Amino acid sequence: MTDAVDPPKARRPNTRLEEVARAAGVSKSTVSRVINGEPYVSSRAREAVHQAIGKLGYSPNQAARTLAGSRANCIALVVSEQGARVLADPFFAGVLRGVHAELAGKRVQLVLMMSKEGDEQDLVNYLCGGHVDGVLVISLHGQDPLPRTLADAGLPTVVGGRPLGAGGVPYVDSDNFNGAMEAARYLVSRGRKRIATIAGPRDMAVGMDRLSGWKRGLSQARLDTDLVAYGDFTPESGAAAMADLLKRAPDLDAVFVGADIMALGALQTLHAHGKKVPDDVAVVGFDDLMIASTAVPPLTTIRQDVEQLGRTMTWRLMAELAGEENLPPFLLLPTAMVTRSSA
Amino acid sequence: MTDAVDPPKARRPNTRLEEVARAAGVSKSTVSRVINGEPYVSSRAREAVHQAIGKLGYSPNQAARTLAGSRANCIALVVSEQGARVLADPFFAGVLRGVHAELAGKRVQLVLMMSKEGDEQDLVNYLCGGHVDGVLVISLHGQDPLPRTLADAGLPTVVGGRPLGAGGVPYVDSDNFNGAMEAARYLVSRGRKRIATIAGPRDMAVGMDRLSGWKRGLSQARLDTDLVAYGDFTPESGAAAMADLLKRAPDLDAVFVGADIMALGALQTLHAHGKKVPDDVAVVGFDDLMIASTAVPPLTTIRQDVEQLGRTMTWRLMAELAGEENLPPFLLLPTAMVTRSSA
DNA sequence: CCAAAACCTGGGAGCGCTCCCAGAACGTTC
DNA sequence: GAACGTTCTGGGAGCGCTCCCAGGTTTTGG
Repeated sequence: MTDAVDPPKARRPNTRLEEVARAAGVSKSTVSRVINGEPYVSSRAREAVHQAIGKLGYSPNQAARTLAGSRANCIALVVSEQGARVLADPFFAGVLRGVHAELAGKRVQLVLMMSKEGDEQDLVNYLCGGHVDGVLVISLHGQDPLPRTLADAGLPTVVGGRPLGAGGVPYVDSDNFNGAMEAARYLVSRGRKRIATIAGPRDMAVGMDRLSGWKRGLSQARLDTDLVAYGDFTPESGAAAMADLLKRAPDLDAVFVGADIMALGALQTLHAHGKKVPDDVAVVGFDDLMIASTAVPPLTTIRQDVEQLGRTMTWRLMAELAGEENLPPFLLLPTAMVTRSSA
Repeated sequence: MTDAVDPPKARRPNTRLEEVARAAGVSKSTVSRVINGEPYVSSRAREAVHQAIGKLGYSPNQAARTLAGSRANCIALVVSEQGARVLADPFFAGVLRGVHAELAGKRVQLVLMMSKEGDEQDLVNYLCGGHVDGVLVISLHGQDPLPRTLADAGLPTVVGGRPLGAGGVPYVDSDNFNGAMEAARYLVSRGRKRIATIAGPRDMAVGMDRLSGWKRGLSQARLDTDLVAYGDFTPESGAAAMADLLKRAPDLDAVFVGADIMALGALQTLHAHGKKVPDDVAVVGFDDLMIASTAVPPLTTIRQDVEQLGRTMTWRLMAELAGEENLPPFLLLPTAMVTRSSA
């Protein structure tokens, strides 16, 4: 004795491909072909399907596509949380904007993941679990093995910022070396003789590359490269490093700070020590954050295009996913000097 | 005449639930129950499954879960791109961090979407297409109908920042009104008499709420509330607004700027006009960005906890998804005055 | 001591799509 | 006009999971 018709199963939230097929008077297969832009579909059928899709407001179910097909139509952006904090917000937001801009129009979703302490294995499991087609990694600290692990697992991976411990994994970075060298040369050209630097942390390539560039710029001019202090990409660390430098060399007349955010702190310290910028001490930063132009005095700096970095990483990854061959193993984006009044 | 066995179908990237079941000596159903933390599983079976999962490095296929089950285990964070630019990076990055922190441990993915001009329909289709369980929306401008549309479609939605055109959609916001009022009262208590304000854009609630709070604070002290200028959350607009105010009231002795980022510009203008801060003109900002403390002079400001905003939005959404009843329709987060030297 | 309730377990039908295969409707060529 | 492409089309078998159902095993209670 069965009851009458059963309404409980009334869960039909969305249009399905089959309904589109019926509305267009074709088969599921044909609709699928149209959606995926495959050839071998008559223009008549194609037209009918497009009409039906429009009328029904159909949006294909990603989960089903992923399950049935082989790709997830989805890439991950992985940020080491610690790194996100250290490298400061604007960097991250800029990259994100670039990634998104490059993804526009492509039917690819972006999922965001932050690696947490102790969570690494879960992260790797998830990423390698076929849930994403590729991975973008940024804010690497030290010898983080993540990119290597992912690449070894056969997952297309692109790193933002030269990774220290992941030889062979493709990366995109700003040309920190040449940017820093340009800054150093500029200071030399303005007649500065005793030029210091505040570098980023020793376990990040971005810090080391800018330091190397500064060294090269100075040594080409036969100047000493002994005035090096280190910070961690915070204003406070910049202030402390500046104080240290001033103590070691009260006669310094210029400083290249490897990040605008630290330059802000350095500027405060100089001010507190009664040093006029740029008359007594010239200051050049790096990054060209929005705040560089509103610093007092407005900061001369090396601009890096962070949004472009995000775009380029994404382009590189998508190209690899599209099966392109002979892609460059790494890409360096040019920097540009922005002259304001601090140097 | 068929060929011998066919190896072409050799795509077996990951462990499947069934293999775990076999390894643990139980059925698929039981493994599924363990994974989903359901009751009615013997501890012996549970143990065996956990062991098998650990040994095989199994990670469930999200696509399949989504397809078979009813939820996507995934929420979207939608940012209006224009808004992201205007409200400036730190806001966005902070919210994101909060969202992520709150999601930690929950098996929920975050997909990021930026609404682009003309893309709205696609966005709505996608979001309502069952690909996500809920939506977080931030950076709303004007009367954006998006939250209303989503909510009407039955999709759980939480807005960050009071939405102007979406009555009834739950939201979380900093208590801009009271924060601004506190700023105004503080200036009054310091003996300032001619107090101006630089407000945010008229089509954003955050701008209007801070303006209202400032007005209330002044009118309670029976002071004039006529010195209002508007900016758009950029340093340049802050500088221009300050210049305008100075022209209209050369005797003004205090200004409440509705965003630190604009305060930076205002500070520049005041400096250029030879006004000493805080002696001639006291300045109070809003937000307490990292740069507030490195401004010259360091900025007195109203702190809002942006990360907490992200956390709270996420908590509210997850609570709704968990079926909790009688949730508050909106939540206001307290602000705090941070006294530095600009006022 | 036996019925009812509370626990556990496995089987199997889909979820909505893609992709393979077989075949129809056309030419085109010898 | 038979034999062959080439273009188009539909049918249907899964993808890996969840969830319902049916049944088995224990515990409880009168």
